Amino acid sequence: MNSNAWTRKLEQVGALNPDDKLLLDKLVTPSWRYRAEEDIIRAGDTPTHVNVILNGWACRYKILRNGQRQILALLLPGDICDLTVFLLRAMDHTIGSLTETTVAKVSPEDILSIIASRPNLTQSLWWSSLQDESVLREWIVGLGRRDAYERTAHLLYEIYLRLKGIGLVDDDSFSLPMTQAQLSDILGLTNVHLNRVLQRMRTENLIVLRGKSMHFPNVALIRAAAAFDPDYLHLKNSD
Amino acid sequence: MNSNAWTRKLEQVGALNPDDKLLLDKLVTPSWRYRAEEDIIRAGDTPTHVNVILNGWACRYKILRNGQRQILALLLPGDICDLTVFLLRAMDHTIGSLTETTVAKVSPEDILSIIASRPNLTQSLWWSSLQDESVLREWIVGLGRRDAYERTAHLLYEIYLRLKGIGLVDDDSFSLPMTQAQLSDILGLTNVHLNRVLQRMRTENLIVLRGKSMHFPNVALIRAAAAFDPDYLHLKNSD
DNA sequence: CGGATGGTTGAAACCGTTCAAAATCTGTGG
DNA sequence: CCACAGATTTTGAACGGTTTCAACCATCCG
Repeated sequence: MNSNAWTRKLEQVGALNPDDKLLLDKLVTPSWRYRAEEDIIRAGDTPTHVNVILNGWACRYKILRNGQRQILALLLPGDICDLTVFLLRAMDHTIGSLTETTVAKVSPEDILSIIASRPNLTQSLWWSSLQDESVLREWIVGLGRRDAYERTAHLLYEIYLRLKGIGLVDDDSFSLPMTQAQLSDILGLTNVHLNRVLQRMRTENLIVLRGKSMHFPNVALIRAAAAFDPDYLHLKNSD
Repeated sequence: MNSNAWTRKLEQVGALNPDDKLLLDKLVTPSWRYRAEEDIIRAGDTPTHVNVILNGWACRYKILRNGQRQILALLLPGDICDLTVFLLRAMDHTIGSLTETTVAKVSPEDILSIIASRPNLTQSLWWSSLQDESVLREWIVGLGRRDAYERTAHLLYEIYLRLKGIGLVDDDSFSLPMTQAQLSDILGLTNVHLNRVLQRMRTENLIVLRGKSMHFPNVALIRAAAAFDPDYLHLKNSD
């Protein structure tokens, strides 16, 4: 774990050569810090950089007229907020931190020069962005066709696998630094109902959730409750 | 309307030069035909080509264990089924026709050679793919936070604008060649409930729907019912 | 200690589903 | 042009998952 999260994320698809790793290390310094629940880019802004999450959790989201929020993507360490945003005139959604967050700002030039001259690294970046889209699609399936219980289990298991991929799961335990209100903004539920779902999962021993720390006492159990098929994450070792 | 749908779609962001248009014309011949409800690429398949819809309506979808279907994207004429699918080992969802459909199959080489040598056309392709993603995100908002009525209005209005962009709307009327069951697979509703929503919209004179033909007697009305903000489509003339 | 934030609980209302049946439409062959 | 079968739309009634609203409890931190 002596590498940065971006490198760890990209190494999931294939080894990077030392040159590429050095380049990534260079690109992630300096880094910016955000407090919890701060906006990183707002809807309407013209993006000038590509953001890469190094530490902490962030998300894309939209706010509706009535004040409700829907989170569109969960951005974990190593996740890149869109390879090609800088092609857009204006953001149509906001990217904001959920917890305290460290972010690298990569210039369009650096991205384009990677694409032009580092096929290996480019492939990894493509993979990462195809995975993002794929997760988006799976969320649609969940919101459209899964009930609150299965949908919640599915999200928790997805988070578990994504964190595992970047080395942040230990003994089937991981830190879940979100409030229930934030989680329910992902799941399209009210925080009240999510609370009841989580409690049911506790009594069924699917999860052990104490404060911000989550543990799966029986991984197969929650996986089954989620009817989880990991294909959509396009991992190598499909857990 | 003497050009192919792909060209018409891409010309929405900026004029294409004659060379580019000729190239697109060349790439869309020959074309493949599919009957309604046929699969074009199945989940698990390794994609070898990029599909471009020329005529008819298609979609991405996933089938759940219990047999329910969720449609993940609506593919209208001019829509390209992922610029970069060929980078994937295996499709994690299926692309299938909804109606009778004509599709062009573009090789990875042709795509890569466009990217390498036609910056103008490449920009348009990027835009098209950013729009796709953006639509995906807006669907998440709808599924997560809009009720059946607003969600349905929103989808109908989106279809209206997307068809308008490729010249398929005439006098606020367009062909809606889907069954209510197919529509409800997009909206995450049962066909029964969607039927009731559509009837409410009829009595409110939001829509005039006879068979497969849809008309908006008062565009502002349905737009308001959808609380529609067209920014996410990244159009030039934001209707 | 006090105030803020996040988590938990209860009861009632509501939106959307479920299941089953009837009505309507579509296309095809006689 | 009619008859018929299959698909699609429509209707009704009961059920249930999720929301709503309001209150209460726990925890954290200055």
